[in-house]
Amino acid sequence: MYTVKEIAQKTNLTEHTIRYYTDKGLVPNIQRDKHNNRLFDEESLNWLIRVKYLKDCGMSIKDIKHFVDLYLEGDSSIPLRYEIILKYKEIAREQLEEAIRRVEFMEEKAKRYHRIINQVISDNRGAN
Amino acid sequence: MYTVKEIAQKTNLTEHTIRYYTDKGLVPNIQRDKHNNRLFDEESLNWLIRVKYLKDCGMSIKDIKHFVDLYLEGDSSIPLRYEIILKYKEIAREQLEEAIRRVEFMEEKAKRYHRIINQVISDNRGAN
DNA sequence: GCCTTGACTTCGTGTTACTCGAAGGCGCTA
DNA sequence: TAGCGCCTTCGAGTAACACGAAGTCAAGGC
Repeated sequence: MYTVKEIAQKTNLTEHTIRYYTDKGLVPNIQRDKHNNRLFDEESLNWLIRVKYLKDCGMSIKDIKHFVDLYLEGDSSIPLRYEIILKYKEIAREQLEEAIRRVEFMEEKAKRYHRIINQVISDNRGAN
Repeated sequence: MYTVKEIAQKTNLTEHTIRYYTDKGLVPNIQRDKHNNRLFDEESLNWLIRVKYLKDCGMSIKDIKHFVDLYLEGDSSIPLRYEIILKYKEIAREQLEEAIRRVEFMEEKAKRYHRIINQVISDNRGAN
């Protein structure tokens, strides 16, 4: 069983965010110890990781909560959950392409600046 | 010269967001017509695209504004701009890897649900 | 036995980056 | 000249945290 702090390190989320997510009901069946401290088992940790993936695809907290509720309804909600995942799979793909373009843009920019800086240095060398 | 609406279509930003960005000074030398309507030339459009790339790397509006101000200072700020771009190039790379993991996760999930749904259908077929 | 430390708790306000809608100006057309 | 469409500004609302205050509890040191 892990504490909030340990989970923060494992998931790269802040402690604040983890408390926020658990309070919003995004991690089902979260346990508490006798001092009311949140305790995470492997399953809770996995849920948090899933929540992070969904959130990073742009799913709102509300919609993630809805997805979790569907899960808690049991297997009968699988077709609906499948539809949702298909939709976000497409979004994830688009994000991937955007991410590639972003890296290309940054590398292009970096190269350009690098060239200019080197040009200035070699000009100065010529002047000496 | 383009209007806000045309630019919104070209950049996939909302008109609200474009007005917000221009008001924050993220697009230098933005023109206005005689009715005070914003007018974008190719250069302004390119700036908006650059702003979008920087923002999507997680740069805050404030820091983008700072970057634009550095640009307006002229070539002397290029070394500093180079440093900034190098930093965000790394961030863009990390985002790319995250995006790949996200797509993998979604495809994994989708496959899993798909299998379960098909299993149920073939079970039902067997029962008939 | 008390006190400090440290990790947790709740609660409530602050921040960022939009997002929305109201209210109004301008020019074109019927 | 009335209405429509497209723009404007401005101010309030929202989502998702981010942060700090104030309090609880158990362990360890003196």
